[in-house]
Amino acid sequence: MRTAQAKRGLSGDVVDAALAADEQRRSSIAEYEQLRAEQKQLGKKIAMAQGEEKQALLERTKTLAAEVKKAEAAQGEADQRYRDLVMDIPNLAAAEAPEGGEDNFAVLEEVGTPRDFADEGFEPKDHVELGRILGAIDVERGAKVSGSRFYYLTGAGADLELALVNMAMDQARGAGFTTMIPPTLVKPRAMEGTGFLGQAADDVYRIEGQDMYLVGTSEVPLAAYHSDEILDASSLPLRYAAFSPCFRKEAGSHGKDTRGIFRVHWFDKVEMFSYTTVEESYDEHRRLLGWEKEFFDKLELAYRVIDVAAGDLGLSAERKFDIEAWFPSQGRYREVTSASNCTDFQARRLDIRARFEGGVRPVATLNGTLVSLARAIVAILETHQQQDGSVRVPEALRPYLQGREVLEPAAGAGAAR
RNA sequence: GGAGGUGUCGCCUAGUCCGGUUUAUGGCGCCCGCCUGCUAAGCGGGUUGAGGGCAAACCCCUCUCGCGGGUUCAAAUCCCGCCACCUCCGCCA
Repeated sequence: MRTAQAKRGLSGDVVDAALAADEQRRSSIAEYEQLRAEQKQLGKKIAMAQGEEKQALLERTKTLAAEVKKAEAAQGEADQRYRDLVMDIPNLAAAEAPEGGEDNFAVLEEVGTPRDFADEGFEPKDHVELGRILGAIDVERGAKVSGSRFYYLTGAGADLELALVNMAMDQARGAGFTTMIPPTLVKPRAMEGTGFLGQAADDVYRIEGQDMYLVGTSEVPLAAYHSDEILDASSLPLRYAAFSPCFRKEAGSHGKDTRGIFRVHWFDKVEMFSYTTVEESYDEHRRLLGWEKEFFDKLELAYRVIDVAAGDLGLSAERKFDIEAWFPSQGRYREVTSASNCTDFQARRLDIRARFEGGVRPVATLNGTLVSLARAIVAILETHQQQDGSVRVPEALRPYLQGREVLEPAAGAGAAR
């Protein structure tokens, strides 16, 4: 266990401390339970006793009550100490995950070829420019109303998002997912249980004076959906596909990706979420990746799949596959989806179990982006643009865009400033 | 936001005023058995859940009456705080 944790840069001391705390917690619970049993038995005798005998028993049990109270407090403290320590321990990285940090990912495959604009004899525009020409994205007014990293999707832009959402939901529904629209304001338990209040807390919006959080992904309400429940094992896997807004402070990314809507404080997303067994989770992880690839294939985008390195997994994932699409304006692959296998990490924190033949055990949870709207829109506009600034609509998307084959420049576009 | 009401075992429900004899009552459902050409009905028994101890079975312990505190030798029951739901009012999309 310690070496596996070392792989993702965690010191063994943390684990040792938690183990010691667990030991202490167990012994204080045992002590409390023993005292409590004694107290209960005395209580029964008192109920039936009379006169002098009763008085004698009452004398004895008074001191016992004080001991019980003390043991109860000690047990509560030991339990809290253990919980505090354990909540900071990340999931074990998968043995297969590449070693190292952010740059040490392994490329699993490349699909499609990045479009070569030099061959076609024109310089590609970036999505900000295209968004202006099409009347699809208004970042100026987004900044005016809400600040930097906010935007309006207008006309073709709004239509494009709704089309992508509907296409994603149709695909998910067809694959057997239950469609969902979850709450995006949640209590601390949901946030902590999914692992977003640890190192990631800086990136989370908290509601002032309310003890509530805006979620950065619907993974949070989807994981917490079955919290404190015991599921029927025969109902697994449970698959949900949710459409929701996502809110991120982007606290650590000042100056990065400041142009356009590539990195924003708010975007919408369709997220897949699975509950299954730990044993099945590895195959399910591949299936989630498969559904993501299917979606981006339909959008006719060039992308690659990476196996994220152990040091870059975050708190809850044991392994993570990202899809990175090619962005012509940046000349490189950038993340558009992420599929994580959290094994039983979140399930233990949120107390999500299932009843199996051998007993009740935590389940495994997995999440994967089907489509993150802002980035998908950027990739589509930039990849399928034509010299005049119009954008070809991928065939699979046309039925969701009123049959449009091309998004045409809007009359008077660009004047809106 | 204001007023009132409710929250007990899978579901329904008794118990709460007046704390202990409640291992939380009864019904439905479910499970096992009997009876029976078959089914139903009838009869008998079982059935809150979770955690822990044990190699395992039996068994034992703790926790569990919305949640958290308090009072008490002892809390479903008394006190305080909170949450959810229902009804009405206010406000609002």
